[in-house]
Amino acid sequence: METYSIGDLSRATGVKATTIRFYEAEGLLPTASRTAGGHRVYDLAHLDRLGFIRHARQLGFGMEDIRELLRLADAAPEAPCEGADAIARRHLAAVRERLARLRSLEAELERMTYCHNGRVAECRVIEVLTDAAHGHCADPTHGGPDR
Amino acid sequence: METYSIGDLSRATGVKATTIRFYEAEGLLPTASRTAGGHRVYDLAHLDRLGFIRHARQLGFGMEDIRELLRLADAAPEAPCEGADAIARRHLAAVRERLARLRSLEAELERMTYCHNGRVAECRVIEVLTDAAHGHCADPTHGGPDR
DNA sequence: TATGGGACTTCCAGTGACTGGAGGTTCAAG
DNA sequence: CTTGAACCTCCAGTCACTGGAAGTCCCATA
Repeated sequence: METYSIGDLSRATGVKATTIRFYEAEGLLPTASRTAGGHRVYDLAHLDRLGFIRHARQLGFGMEDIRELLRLADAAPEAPCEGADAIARRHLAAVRERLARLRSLEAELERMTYCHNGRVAECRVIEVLTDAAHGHCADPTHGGPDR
Repeated sequence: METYSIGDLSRATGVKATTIRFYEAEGLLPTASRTAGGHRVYDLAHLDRLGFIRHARQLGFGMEDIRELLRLADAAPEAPCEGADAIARRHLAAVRERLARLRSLEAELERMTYCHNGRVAECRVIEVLTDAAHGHCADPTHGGPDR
């Protein structure tokens, strides 16, 4: 059976070796077997699972969600998959919320960057920020937790 | 002159007392004077500055950017404000990048949540994630650093 | 078989922007 | 004067890694 070092796995998936070790410590990847000297040894199953994790992360799922998705993926194929669906829907809703906030941020930032080569006295950027102290901000949409 | 406790400031701005202390420790807010017993005492200038910081945070500026914006806001009114403009433009560009990534995430999440009440064997969510291990993901847009 | 150097190991601290808790002190109303 | 809410400091935890230090292993070449 073909085996891989942590470096092979890293090059194959684009996930750094430190991050792979981190995933193992967090229980997302099963513990690898070791050489006599203590180096980690992986196989195809690890490669697939790491790909799964990487893609889920790219889609913005948190580690708790990924843990759950992995549990579901490992479950019997006839098991119902409402769980996975629910996680994805919940995440989609969160993404849409962030989109809405970001769009409103974009609009306000566009408005404030009309200041060109002015002086601080007439700077829109400083002005908008300063006036906020007195509650002149029209759009409260971007008030939630960001990023 | 009217003075405020940290609680007054917190209620007035919606910023938690712990966060206000944190801003002081980070140098965003000037150190408050104290009562004989050691409680912080604020004035209007603090209130304004905290409003400035809060709004900048809501707009997604990082603390380093805010430090710079505060420096600029405190500068002589005749000083040029290219700096503030540059920060805002840079941030706008970052926001637009995040928007693009989020839109592509939204699209892929939409595609994968078509799975309703199926079984794991035919679950789109699990499937999409699993296949990613073999590189079948069409859209690489959401590969960058997210959130 | 020896050696050199790149890949690997563990452990720990740092990131950003807070948040929460423990354990103790101060303030202001009654 | 008493009570209890608000305040104080210090420290650890959050999330998903990342980087460094100090040491060990593996393997290709000589």
